[in-house]
Amino acid sequence: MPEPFFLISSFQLKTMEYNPREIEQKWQQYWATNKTFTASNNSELPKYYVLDMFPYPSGAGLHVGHPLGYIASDIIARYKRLQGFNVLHPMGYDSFGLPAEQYAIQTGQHPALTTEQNIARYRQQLDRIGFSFDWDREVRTSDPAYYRWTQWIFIRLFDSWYNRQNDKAEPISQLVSIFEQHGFQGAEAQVLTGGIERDVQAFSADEWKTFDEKKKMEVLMNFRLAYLDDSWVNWCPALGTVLANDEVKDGVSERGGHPVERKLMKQWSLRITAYSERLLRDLDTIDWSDSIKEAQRNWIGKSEGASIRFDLVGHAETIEVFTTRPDTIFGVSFVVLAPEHELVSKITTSQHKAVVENYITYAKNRSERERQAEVKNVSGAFTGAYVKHPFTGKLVPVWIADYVLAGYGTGAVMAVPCGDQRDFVFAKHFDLPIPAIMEGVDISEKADPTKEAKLINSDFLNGLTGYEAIRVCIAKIEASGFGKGKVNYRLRDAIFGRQRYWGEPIPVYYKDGIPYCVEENDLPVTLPEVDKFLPTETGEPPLARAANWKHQGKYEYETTTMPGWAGSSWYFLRYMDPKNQSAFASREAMAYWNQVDLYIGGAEHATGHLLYFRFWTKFLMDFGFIEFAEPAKKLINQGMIQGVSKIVYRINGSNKIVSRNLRDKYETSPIHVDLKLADGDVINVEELKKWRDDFASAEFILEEGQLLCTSEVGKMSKRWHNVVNPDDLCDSVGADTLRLYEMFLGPLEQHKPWDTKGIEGTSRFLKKLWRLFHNENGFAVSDETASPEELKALHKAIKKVVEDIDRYSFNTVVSTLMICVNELSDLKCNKRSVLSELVVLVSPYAPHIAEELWSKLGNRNSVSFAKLPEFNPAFLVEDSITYPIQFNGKLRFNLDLPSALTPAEIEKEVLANEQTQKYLEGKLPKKIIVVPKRIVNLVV
RNA sequence: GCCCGAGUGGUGAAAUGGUAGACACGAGGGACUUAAAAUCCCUUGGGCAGAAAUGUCCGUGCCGGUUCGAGUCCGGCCUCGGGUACCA
Repeated sequence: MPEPFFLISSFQLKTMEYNPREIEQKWQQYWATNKTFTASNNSELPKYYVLDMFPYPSGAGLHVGHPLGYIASDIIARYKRLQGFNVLHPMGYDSFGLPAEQYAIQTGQHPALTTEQNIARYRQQLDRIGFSFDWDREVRTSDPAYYRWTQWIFIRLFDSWYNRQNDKAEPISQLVSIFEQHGFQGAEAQVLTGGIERDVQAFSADEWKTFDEKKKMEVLMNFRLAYLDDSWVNWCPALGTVLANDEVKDGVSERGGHPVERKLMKQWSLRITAYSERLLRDLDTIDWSDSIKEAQRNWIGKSEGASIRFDLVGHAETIEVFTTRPDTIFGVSFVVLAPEHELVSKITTSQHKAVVENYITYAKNRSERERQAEVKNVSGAFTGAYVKHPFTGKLVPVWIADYVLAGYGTGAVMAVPCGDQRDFVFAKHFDLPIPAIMEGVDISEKADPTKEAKLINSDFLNGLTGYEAIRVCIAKIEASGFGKGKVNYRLRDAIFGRQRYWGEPIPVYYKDGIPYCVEENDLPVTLPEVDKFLPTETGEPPLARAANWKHQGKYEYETTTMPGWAGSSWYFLRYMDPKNQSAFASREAMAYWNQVDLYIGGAEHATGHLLYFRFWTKFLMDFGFIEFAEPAKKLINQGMIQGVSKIVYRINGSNKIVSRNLRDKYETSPIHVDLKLADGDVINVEELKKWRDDFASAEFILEEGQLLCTSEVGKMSKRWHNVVNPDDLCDSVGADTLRLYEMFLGPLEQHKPWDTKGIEGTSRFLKKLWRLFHNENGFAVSDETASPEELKALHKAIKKVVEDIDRYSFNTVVSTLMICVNELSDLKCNKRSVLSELVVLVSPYAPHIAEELWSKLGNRNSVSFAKLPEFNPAFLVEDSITYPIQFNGKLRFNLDLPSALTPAEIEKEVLANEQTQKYLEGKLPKKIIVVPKRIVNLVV
């Protein structure tokens, strides 16, 4: 029996229609099977390395905001391939971290298992968007084959010190041989520990030789780049772990928002402070956004000044202060120590002991958050002790106050109330003197921190401005021997230990209480099995639960694990040679791939990951493993895609939902409802009833027959019911459409709310593109010669697409392609020569449809390695140009003129024009500006 | 407080000192269709005049400046984001 006619006809219709689902599946399979995007480490081609910040695989999966940066980087990767580069474009997972562990604590499921599941889901979602990642190079930070090398780098850090003479890290063995030959000079050879200059006691070479191993190890610990020391840490009781400074926001933990307190704990730290100056200086060599660079500069916080010693009256010790204003030294009226300062207990007189101890207890028990919130409250206590002013010899009282921080400078300041507002407020509050040392400056109400005024009452500095006096004073201080010029950094050493399970074990064991690193051959130290992922009853980290977990069966392992940022500090190198068993990556691979050319990721990592990432790179360079000081030449921070949430209002104490504009008449509470229930501001009431059980029986108070909601722009999250899933969009409109739309939304760096409605535009664009190649009978392109109009439309697009991609203006490229397709459609162009080039031009953005059309055009190879069309200006040459004619900068009319005219001829033509005469109203123009090929402006 | 970034139609936005609002979404009108979907065409910053073609004025957060010409450059504010904050 013959098929009914309409069935056949509708089938035929189908084959000429653009069917993204079929096409996308086909080409994703093709790329996987043919390993199209495998990058070679042995290539004659120039290299290009484009990297995304790899994701933490969370249980929630991807929403449309996550792939934004990946799409942009994929476009660049594909574009660079078209330009003939050997492109490294890898992806992996930052798979250690807190959420998996919190989930494990709640459910008992091993974090390795949930992480595995989450990764599988991420991979599925990523694959559907058609990225050209080289998956053979995937890395996972939680994979022992990976973290073996993270541990290896830790050992290198442990085995290193920072040689200030050579300004680089060197093996600790070198320091040992210095000690063996010259001993250590002490005071003048200070070492950095946690941002505080601390003296290690001097010893001679002979003394060094008499030290036993324990003593030697203790001394060396002061110099190692990975070291164990008592440090003030951000302790988060709720999470049961310490946090790095960048993991604390507003006195609470960044993850979870739990309170954080200061606590002195023995901790592994990394001496990033040794690199402060280089981290600051090298910012000038990289093309990162100003805001990120500025954030890093502030975080490093360089300040120049002097450290000055004040002799204590009746004690052998001195108080060392750091100041950026040595010029104001004659304005000192008291000295303030941090409550934690080590001299406090020693110098406090018996008379003041009770008050001081009280104050210390008070200060200690204030949480970071309270302390920050109560900045305005002045508090402190007098110790009863005095120091001598180094120049005048006058007695200066010593106070303690928590406005002085233990962790910055020396934990002590010289207070100059006339020049520093904090000192001023303190002096007023405790009725301390406010000496005037600046000529003609009113200090009755507030301090004057500027350096313009001439100094008075300042002995040898009298008559100088602050600017001049700083240099003079430092010279005098140095000559007198009670201080020296000094640079201070706000940057602190990075606390490296976490009291958590799901992280890299720190490869350290303890013998006689002394920490030793595990031998390289014994790496990796893998995570042991534990019965629970909780701290022990005695408060030790989860790893302390592991039964019989001992090095060589004898020695206790370190039980803290590395922080989340450990694995991500060097992953860009592992991608270069991910399977290497004998090194973290081969020197050849690292020499070839070199720096990341383009790095794309979120701006929230400004002072965390991006700083550690630079730090480790410099460290590895110091040891000659790599030849570059910066990991990424260019960084782009993609903006956040915000979610739009929809809110309805329920009348309190009832089950009545009231429309937006009527809600003022009642007491209402807002309820976030699923984004899908709203069409603009109109809620689909029937769907709403089905969405939540209690709404089924709700009463609805409508306006003009509709229930209106309000909208809010914020984070996209399950909690607000506004998550848009890329999978759904791949199903409905296809990955190519999604890719185009994400780019079309606006500049990559900008934050923008997601609105799925606009996606129709890019979907129509692809259908239109498809139709250029097809007629009602199917695929139909012509081999005729292209017309000048067609070539012009194409080459206009080639020019702008290339220009715009080169300046990372991804959104305007989409517009350009749309314009080109619109123009070619109007011209009914189906010429092979034009369409072939158009397909290549479109392919970085919409790779699946491009592959399909490319193969239909008869090509055997993937469009991924086609040649980028070359712009030919000849096709854009015009016989005539439409000049806008302005009078005093205001546009009056347009005039077509031959493009060959000289400016003088243009001027003549314009003046001869009758419309010109009309607007001149008989007057003569004062001046005529002719910008060839652009504009004419007559000044009347 | 300090440091960065941003303010343009109903919406997302474009315009690298040279025609402000390209390209889209939405909206309105029309064509095709029995109808719908899809597709195509027209209108769409505001005011004023006009039946219309059209003309004209205003308009890029506000106030000034530089320039023949400013959304764009400079100075001073305002608002909104982001970062940071007793850092001596």
